[in-house]
Amino acid sequence: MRRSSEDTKASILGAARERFAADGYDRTTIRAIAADAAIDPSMVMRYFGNKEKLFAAAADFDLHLPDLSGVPEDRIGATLAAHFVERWEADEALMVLLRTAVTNEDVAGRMREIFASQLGPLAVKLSGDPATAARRAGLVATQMLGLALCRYVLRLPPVVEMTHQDVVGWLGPTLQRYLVGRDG
Amino acid sequence: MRRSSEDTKASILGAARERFAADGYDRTTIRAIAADAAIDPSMVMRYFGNKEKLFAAAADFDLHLPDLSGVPEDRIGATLAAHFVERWEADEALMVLLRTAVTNEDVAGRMREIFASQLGPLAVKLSGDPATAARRAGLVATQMLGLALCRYVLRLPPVVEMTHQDVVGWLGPTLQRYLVGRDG
DNA sequence: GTCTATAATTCGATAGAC
DNA sequence: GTCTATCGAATTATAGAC
Repeated sequence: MRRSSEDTKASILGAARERFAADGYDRTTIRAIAADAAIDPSMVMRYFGNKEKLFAAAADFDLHLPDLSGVPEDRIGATLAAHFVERWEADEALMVLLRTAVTNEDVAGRMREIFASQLGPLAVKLSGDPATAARRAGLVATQMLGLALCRYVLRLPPVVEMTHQDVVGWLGPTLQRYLVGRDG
Repeated sequence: MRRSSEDTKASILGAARERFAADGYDRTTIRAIAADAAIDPSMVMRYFGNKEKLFAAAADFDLHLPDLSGVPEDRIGATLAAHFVERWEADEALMVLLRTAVTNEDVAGRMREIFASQLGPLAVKLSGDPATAARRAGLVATQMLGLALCRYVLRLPPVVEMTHQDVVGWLGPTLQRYLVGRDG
C-alpha cells in the first residue's frame, strides 16, 4: 500500500510511543515499531534518522500545568492532584518518559529540566517564598511521580483500584502542605 | 590468580549489584560484570546459569521493617520515614530492584509481593482497620517509592539536597496521615 | 577453577533497486 | 515512498582444552 508521508510518520510515532511506554527504551527495537506500524524498518530510519531521535520525537511533551490563579487557596492541592491524574492518563508520553528516565541518564536530565522549569515557578508563585520554592516543588514531584510509579508502572493493586476521587482526597492534602504549608 | 569458589561467587555478586543498580537490567552485560570482577565471562555463567538467575541472586532482599510497637502513636510516620531513608541508602539491592521493576514485568511482580506482604500487615496493625489497610499501605508506597525515585534515581537536585532530618520533617506527617489518619 | 574459541542471535544502520 | 539485502557490531550461551 501507498501512504502519504504524514500518515506514515504519524503511524510510526504512534507505534513508537506504545512500544517505548510498554517496554522501555532498551527493549524497544526499531524492527518491532516498524512491524506495529506495518512498514519496513528502514522507513523508520529514513524519517527519524536514528533510534535516539525517534525517542525524542515520541517523548516530546508538556506538563500543561493548570492556571491556579482562580482557585481558592485551600483547594490548590486537590486541584493539582486531580489535574495530574487526568494529564497522566491522557498522554502516553509521560509514561514513556518516566520509564526511560530510570535507566537513561540523558532522559533523566530532561526530566529534571521539565520539573525545574514547570513546577518550580508554580511553587514560587504559590508559597511566595523563593528560598523554599525549589524544595516544595521537589516534594510535590516525589508524591506525584510516586503515585504514577505505583499506579501506572508497578501497578500495585490497592493504588490501581483508587478512583480519581480517592486520589484527590488522599493526595490533595499532602500536596497542599508541600506547596503552601508552614512546617518542615 | 586462583581464588576459592566462594570468593569468586561473592565478587561476581558484588559487581552484579553495582552494574544492575547503575545501568538497569538490559544495559548490564555479563561481560561487564565479569570485567569488574576481574574474571572470565564464562565463569559467571558457570556459577549462576544465566543472566536472569544472576539478577535474582543480586536483587534478593528484605525491607527489614522496624518493630513499631514501642513507638509513640504520633511518632510512627517520622520513625518510618527515617527508617526508609537509612535502609535505602544502606542496601544497593533496593535500587537494583526499583530500576529493574520499571521495565521488567516479572520484577514488578516481585515488588508487588514485597510491598503487599511486608507493608500490608504493618498497616493492619497500625490502623486497626483491615478494610482500609491495603489502601493505606499503598499510599505509603507511593510516597516512599516516589522519594526514592526522585532522590536516588532521577536525582532531582532539591530532593537530593534534603538532609535525613528534612525528609523526616516533611514526609513524616504524610506517612502518619496515610497510616493512622481518618480522612480520605 | 579458569580460559579460549565459537556458535547462534539480534540489532542498528546503510546502500541501492523499483 | 517502499522494500530487499546485507554489513558490522554486540550479546548470550555453549563446548571443551588446560
